[in-house]
Amino acid sequence: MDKEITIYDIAKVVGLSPTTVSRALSKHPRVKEITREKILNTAKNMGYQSNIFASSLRKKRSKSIGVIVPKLNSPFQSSVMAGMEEIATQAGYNLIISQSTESLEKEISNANTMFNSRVDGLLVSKAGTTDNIEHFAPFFKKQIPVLFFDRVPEDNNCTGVVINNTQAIYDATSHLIKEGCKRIVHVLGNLKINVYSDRLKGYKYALLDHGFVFKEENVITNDLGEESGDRIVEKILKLKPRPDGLLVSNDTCAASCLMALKKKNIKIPEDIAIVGFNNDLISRMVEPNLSTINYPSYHMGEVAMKNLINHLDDEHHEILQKTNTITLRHELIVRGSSKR
Amino acid sequence: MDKEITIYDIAKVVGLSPTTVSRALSKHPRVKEITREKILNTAKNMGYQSNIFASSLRKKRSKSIGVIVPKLNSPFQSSVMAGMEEIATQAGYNLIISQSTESLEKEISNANTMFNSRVDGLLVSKAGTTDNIEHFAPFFKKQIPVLFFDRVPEDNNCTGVVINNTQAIYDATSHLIKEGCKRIVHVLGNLKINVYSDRLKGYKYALLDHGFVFKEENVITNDLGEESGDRIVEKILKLKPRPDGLLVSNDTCAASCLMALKKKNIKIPEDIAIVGFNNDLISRMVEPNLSTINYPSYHMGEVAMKNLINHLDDEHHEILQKTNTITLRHELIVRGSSKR
DNA sequence: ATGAAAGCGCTAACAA
DNA sequence: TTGTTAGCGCTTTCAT
Repeated sequence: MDKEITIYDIAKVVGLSPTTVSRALSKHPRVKEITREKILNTAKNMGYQSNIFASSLRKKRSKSIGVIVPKLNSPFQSSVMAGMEEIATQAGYNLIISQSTESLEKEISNANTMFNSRVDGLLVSKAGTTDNIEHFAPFFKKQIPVLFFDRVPEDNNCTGVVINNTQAIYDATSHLIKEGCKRIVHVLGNLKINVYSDRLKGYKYALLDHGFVFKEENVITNDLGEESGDRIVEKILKLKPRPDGLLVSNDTCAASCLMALKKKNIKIPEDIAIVGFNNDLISRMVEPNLSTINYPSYHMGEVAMKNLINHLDDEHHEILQKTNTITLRHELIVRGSSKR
Repeated sequence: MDKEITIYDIAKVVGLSPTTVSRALSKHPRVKEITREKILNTAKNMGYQSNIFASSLRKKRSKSIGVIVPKLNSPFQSSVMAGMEEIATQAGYNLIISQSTESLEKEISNANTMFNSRVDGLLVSKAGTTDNIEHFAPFFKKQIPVLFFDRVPEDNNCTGVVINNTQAIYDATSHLIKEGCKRIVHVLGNLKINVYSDRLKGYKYALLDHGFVFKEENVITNDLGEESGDRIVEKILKLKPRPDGLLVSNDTCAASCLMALKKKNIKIPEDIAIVGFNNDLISRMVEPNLSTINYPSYHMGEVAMKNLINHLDDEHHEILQKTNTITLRHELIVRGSSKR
């Protein structure tokens, strides 16, 4: 194992001090052009590799950003992460990623790991079971910025990047009503999550504004998984009169419902009109194509990361202090599953 | 900004040396039980946070592993990453993730970043345009293990985790032949990538073994994207006699082709039978359901990570030296799109 | 079982 | 423009 080359070695070779070498290497302006070039060349020739540990130790910054998501393997989350990676890499930050798999326990453990890894900032989308954010307290105490996206905590002083979930489902519900639906069932996830509780509000408001009565039995809570269609459809078909509109909080589950309904020979959209959520690939591949809400996932990743980095690079670290919520634009996309 | 608590502060409080504190904190055996407990308690009370930079600087290990994938937002890759995360977190390693977006240039830059971040090991799935692996030379020189998965380089001394792509497409082709297909078109990606060149072999071998003649015109190279169906179908329909079997190298593209064919009123599987690849969600949601090859993506992530970590934790770091290729089991899943 | 001392490689305050 | 010096906080001999 060969010895590591350090700035001392370079200093010796070029006959200058380690300080100057350090400065040249980090593009400090007060180094003569010629000196810098000589140092850079020598460094390259000697096979020098900067020691990031020493640098981080000294500068107290890791140049890395932590990301905690519920599930890595979801079309939505992976698209968000792609957006984040793009921006982070560009800005010279590393991305340290972990998943909570929807477990509070794991989220806590992930947060601790991130804290101990001394990430410069943290991006979080909450696990379903998370109903407090005490485990991020160490970050708050140390003024390490924590930015939430998509699934944000209720009582927060943190910045959140979201879409207007209430409005989105309001739009979708209104659309179904305009298409003539009289009884609309809303399928959504854990109501502890802002995303779903907000959507439920939008559903209620839209019913109200169009003179419909909200009924508890028209709301189905569910894991929204690929397998859930049959169970949901079974529930729906027990309702009398039979529902004629279905509002599902993600496209995977909506597609699953669509399949299950077709198996029962129920016509989409004539018998039951369906609207999904997210505008995932699958919404464009089932038949009929799924109406859905376009969720700008990649863009959300970019925006969240951009804001975090702007904050970190800002002299006074006050960008996020002044920002409460960033709301991105969503859009209802009407396709065959609800157009009649 | 409060001062950081160090082991020196703790040492002063408990009246012991920093050495002992360090030992207690890192579970060194030669510390009296009582001493350790006192130290651990004090550390907790004082709000001590270990400084990973100092530790890494001293130990020359980062306890982090780099991952470079072509695209973060692909069902296959994100599933692999979920598997990797699971194992890495469990073993106390951080995951630093970046994507090459299929560009060699970015892959090189990512590799450099990973190297400078001093990851303990690297997991790579190559970009489509990557035809050499010189940019990993610094890792090889420093004996930092690099493990490839799925898309592995041809001329390698590195360990690779793969499936038998040749056999998989051999199986799929044979299946189509048994179902009575006489003219099978194979759609695949960039042939520079082992994954696709191996599959092409499997296709050729299967034709040969069943007494068919391979024809260049039956092979279509493509980006396999969601939009590609129409273009591919157009090409297919120009072939005379019209093909009656279609072998597509991923499910997204296969689904897209299926949609395009149905638009042209071509019956699946009667007129053209289709087999996809990966067993993505979408294969279970289109109609008819897509026959496909089950690609154990999550498992591949687990296995790759497990082997890398075993190697790192092994006293002599020789586990991977002795391993050339790890091949996982694939499986042909026959569904409606090819059963006739 | 515990401690003293050295050093990992870098940066920044201060000096020249 | 360049250099001196002093740590950053930890681990690890080597000693006791």
